[in-house]
Amino acid sequence: MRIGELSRATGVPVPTIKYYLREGLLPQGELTSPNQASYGEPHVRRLRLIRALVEIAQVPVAQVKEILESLDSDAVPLHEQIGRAHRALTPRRKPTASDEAREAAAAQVTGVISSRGWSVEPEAPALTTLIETVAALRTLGQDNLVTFLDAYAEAVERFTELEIEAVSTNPTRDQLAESVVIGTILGETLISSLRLLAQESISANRWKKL
Amino acid sequence: MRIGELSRATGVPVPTIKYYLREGLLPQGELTSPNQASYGEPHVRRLRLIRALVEIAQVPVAQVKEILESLDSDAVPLHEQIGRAHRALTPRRKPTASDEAREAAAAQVTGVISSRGWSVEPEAPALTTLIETVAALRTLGQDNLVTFLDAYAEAVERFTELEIEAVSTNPTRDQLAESVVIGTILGETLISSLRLLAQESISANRWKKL
DNA sequence: CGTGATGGATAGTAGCAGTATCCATAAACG
DNA sequence: CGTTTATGGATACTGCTACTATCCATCACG
Repeated sequence: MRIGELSRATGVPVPTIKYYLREGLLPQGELTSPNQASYGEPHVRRLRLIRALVEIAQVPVAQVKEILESLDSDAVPLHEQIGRAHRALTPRRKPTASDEAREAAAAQVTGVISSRGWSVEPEAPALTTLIETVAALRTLGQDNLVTFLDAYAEAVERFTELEIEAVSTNPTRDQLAESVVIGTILGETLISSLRLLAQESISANRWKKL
Repeated sequence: MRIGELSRATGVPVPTIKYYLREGLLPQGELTSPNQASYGEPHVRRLRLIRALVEIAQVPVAQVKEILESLDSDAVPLHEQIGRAHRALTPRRKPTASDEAREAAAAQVTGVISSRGWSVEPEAPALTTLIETVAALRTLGQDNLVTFLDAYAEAVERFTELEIEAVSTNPTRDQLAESVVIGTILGETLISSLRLLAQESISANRWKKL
């Protein structure tokens, strides 16, 4: 398969494929002559994965690269794979909230975490995001939303278990790793859109005349 | 309050405030002389809201503008406010999946929606995202994740009800509208980070040695 | 052999979210 | 009152990201 066919098979423009090759997202094809390479089925699958992460989940290209690298080296423990997927989903945040607000939010968040019995390392990127978010909601006068944090956590735990269940059906470690990463990232988009749909239909009934 | 104090009160640099003023995100201050304006408490709150949407929820500035405009005009029905918030959360997507894949995904998705008894208009931005995502998961060989779609929908519905509940405690229509918009958008970040934390702790126990 | 694709390198682009600079005026301080 | 500092408003510039476009010296194919 040459680059043009790869392009036709996936719908990705040739220059874009070249760009991914340059950036190391897509492994080089096998050179049959100094300036002629051939690509195979793995390239097609890899390219589809890249596009799904970039287009559907809006993951930055640089992060996609990191994720793919860790998927390729089976030396990386599963736990670290998940960590990278998480980092891909949680952009670096410079603290927005005031110190007191963050202090208070952190207290509530750690309270919820321990009451749910979760074990979370204090470095987890999602932790700072959650704290910042709670602090922001408070600052914006949306305390009523925050009071339900515990209930949210419970509901969220429920479908997270479902996901882990679904992903665990994979036989090999490599497939498991890939599933975990894809599930973590595309699952985010999946749940987010389900939420919006649920919201639309519940709110439609509730506030028809407002 | 002059612009410097506004900046100190919110931690937002003066040039950035000027930028938001230019872009119409932040209403002009009251001019006390041809080149001197004064800002008030509403500006502080508005600025905090802008920053929360931009920094925490990563909403593009242009969308924030749209949302704020619809919040300001009480002529916009609540339902349309929600629509705008949803559009802020679902970037324009050009179709990625093949026609057959999308067809199949659409069938499953509408199945889930009707089995849950949701009423969703076919134009809903989240609907196309969901369909694309399901199609992508299938194409990537992650059917096991997709088979749980119904169960996900149920779990998601549960906490969406919680959110609607929380938001409904607002007395006035204006406050309700603001809460709905903030809740929709920051709630996304909130749930997303809760999910990642749950994932981390559940998966840590499950795959310790992989 | 001529036409068109290819690999590889380098340069250019569009959009986004600010930053930086200027300037004429106003405010605050000594 | 004079000097330093801040302000409103306009315009220009920057850094980053994700591509696109162009070139050119080969290949491949009919």
